[in-house]
Amino acid sequence: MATPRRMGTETSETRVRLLDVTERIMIDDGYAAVSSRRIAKDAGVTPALVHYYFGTLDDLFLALLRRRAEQQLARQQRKLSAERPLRSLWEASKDRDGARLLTELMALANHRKVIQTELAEYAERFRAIQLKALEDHVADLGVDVPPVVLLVLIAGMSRSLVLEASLGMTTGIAETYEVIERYLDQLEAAPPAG
Amino acid sequence: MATPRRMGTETSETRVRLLDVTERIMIDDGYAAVSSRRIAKDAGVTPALVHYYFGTLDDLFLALLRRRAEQQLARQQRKLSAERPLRSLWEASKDRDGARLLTELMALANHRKVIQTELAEYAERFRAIQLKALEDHVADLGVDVPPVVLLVLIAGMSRSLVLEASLGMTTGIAETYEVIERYLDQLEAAPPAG
DNA sequence: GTCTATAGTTCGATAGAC
DNA sequence: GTCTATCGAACTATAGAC
Repeated sequence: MATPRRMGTETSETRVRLLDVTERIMIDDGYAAVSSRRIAKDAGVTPALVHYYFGTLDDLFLALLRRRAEQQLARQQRKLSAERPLRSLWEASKDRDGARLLTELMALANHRKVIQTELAEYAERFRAIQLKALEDHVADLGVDVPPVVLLVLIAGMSRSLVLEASLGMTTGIAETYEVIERYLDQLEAAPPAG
Repeated sequence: MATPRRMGTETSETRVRLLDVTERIMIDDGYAAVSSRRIAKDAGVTPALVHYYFGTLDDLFLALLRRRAEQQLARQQRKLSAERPLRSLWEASKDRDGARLLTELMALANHRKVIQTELAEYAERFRAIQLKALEDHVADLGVDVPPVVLLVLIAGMSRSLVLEASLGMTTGIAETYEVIERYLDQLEAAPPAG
């Protein structure tokens, strides 16, 4: 029986830094640019330390996914209970870096089963939480589609538009934003007129 | 002045095969799994041949993108002039392999400028063609949103739903498909009742 | 058109010193 | 907790033979 590999603690500052650096690499240069050497270089440590904290690169990707997801879950919980959950749901996906990171994770998930499973699981948790918030809220909005459909539509279009804009597309994007946001304002209380 | 590198012709059977193999690798294992060695191995040739035909890997990715895009443009031209352009637009993104390939290309585009430029250009060409087909058609459908918005919505949701399903998500997907398809049937002639 | 051979990089992961 | 050193493997790209 081999001696179990040593590994750093969850709360280590260095560990946090390695995750931060990895996120930045993925956003800037894609998941394929992630390597223990590159991470080490950007973080100012040695490659061996990456393996000390995470074992394999897959474990590192998993840790990154979990941290990000938990952050977002917490943030979402707060915002969804506000007075305009549809709108906050809509805004949630607007962050460009977040959208790129998600794209990279989805591309990763396409061929790394552990990532796919974990990512799908978190996505479903998000959806369940959002659905609950909407169900409590949407009944009296007079919408003709089920809350879950409204949810899938808003989340899907939000992501889609950010990706198209991030790719450099322009046709129809501003117009679609306007139509959707007008619709949301109509459903939920419009902001106070200036 | 150096002797220009030799390069294979566009119509070579081997070239076509190399592109086919590369597509398959990207779909199955992601763009990061694409290497001249892997391609050569899967195609039953030597790595040097990949460089003979494409020069660099970026050129290979570009060639792949162009071939795929031109194929889809031709196919789309045919289908969009049919009697139910909205529906055919909706169906166009349903192919799972196509969606995965597009995801990989978008992830690639996030950090390879040549890919991004070319991909965005093709995406805009697609949109322009689709828009023209819709404008000729949608006027008498009695829709309350501009054709271009309808286009962005349908294309976006089609892609989004395929990706979510491909990831393994389930909540709300079937319901959303139903709502959208019902809506499309209502806009365009519903299929003949059985 | 296809190959062999090779130069030069970069990578994952580990053992073990400090 | 962090490092040095290292093995073994994979990679891009090219030169040049056939």
